Amino acid sequence: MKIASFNINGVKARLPALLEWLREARPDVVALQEIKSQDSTFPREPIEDLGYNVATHGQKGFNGVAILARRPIEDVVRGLPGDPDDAQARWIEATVAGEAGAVRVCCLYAPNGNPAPGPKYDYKLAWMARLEAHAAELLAREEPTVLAGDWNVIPQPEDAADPEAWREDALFLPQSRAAFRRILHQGWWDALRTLHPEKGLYTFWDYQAGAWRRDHGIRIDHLLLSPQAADRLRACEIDRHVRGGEKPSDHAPIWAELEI
DNA sequence: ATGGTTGATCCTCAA
Repeated sequence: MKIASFNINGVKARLPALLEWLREARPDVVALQEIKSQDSTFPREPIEDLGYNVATHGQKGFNGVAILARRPIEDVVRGLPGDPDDAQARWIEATVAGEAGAVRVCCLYAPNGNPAPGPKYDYKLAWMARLEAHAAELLAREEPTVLAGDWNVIPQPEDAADPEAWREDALFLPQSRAAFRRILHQGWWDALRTLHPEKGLYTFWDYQAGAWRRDHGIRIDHLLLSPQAADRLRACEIDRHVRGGEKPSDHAPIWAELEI
């Protein structure tokens, strides 16, 4: 089963690029972030025409997440547990069956947090703390589980082309990286780093200042695997070429092949 | 050091 994560930065503006990538990459499950769409205006039909079921958790204007899957999408949970007053659409999780078992796919869009310090950074850290609590519950189920999404965290200096440029950014501040590590150290496996120790692997290049042309990227989209999923990991890659396409998102897709 | 871009919307904000 090929499971992908892709921050598409607006599903309506990105529809041609999304459809082209779906046709080419043929993922079984996709976690989409920043759909910037309400559920009622999400362009379901052209995606369903390619053979995907669609589950959305959108809101007006910003944020918004969705799961696409060739097999049925079951037991859907919308919204990150832990704060019923949180109106931001940043979490959807569901179960998808494979040929040899099922996988729980959690699609997350963590808060950016800039400017830091400030209320947005406080919200980022509070959201990460809620994620930490829910991730522990998921791990305790001892099932194949994937935390797939835009984590808005650069885990290590080698995950940025120019780490010094990010030194005071919410994506790279010590507290942000510590929050990511606390979750990782519960027992999750960073799928990309499990198979690829090399430098220069990025998933995001800013639209500004020629970041793509100069390869000034960062790695902020991550697939974290429960041990039961990590045991079945066969491949993990970034579809970097998608960032160089027509009207691209500022993120590239990342995917893992699991023997499920 | 600064500036640079994109998307959705009610024209500025978020990234």
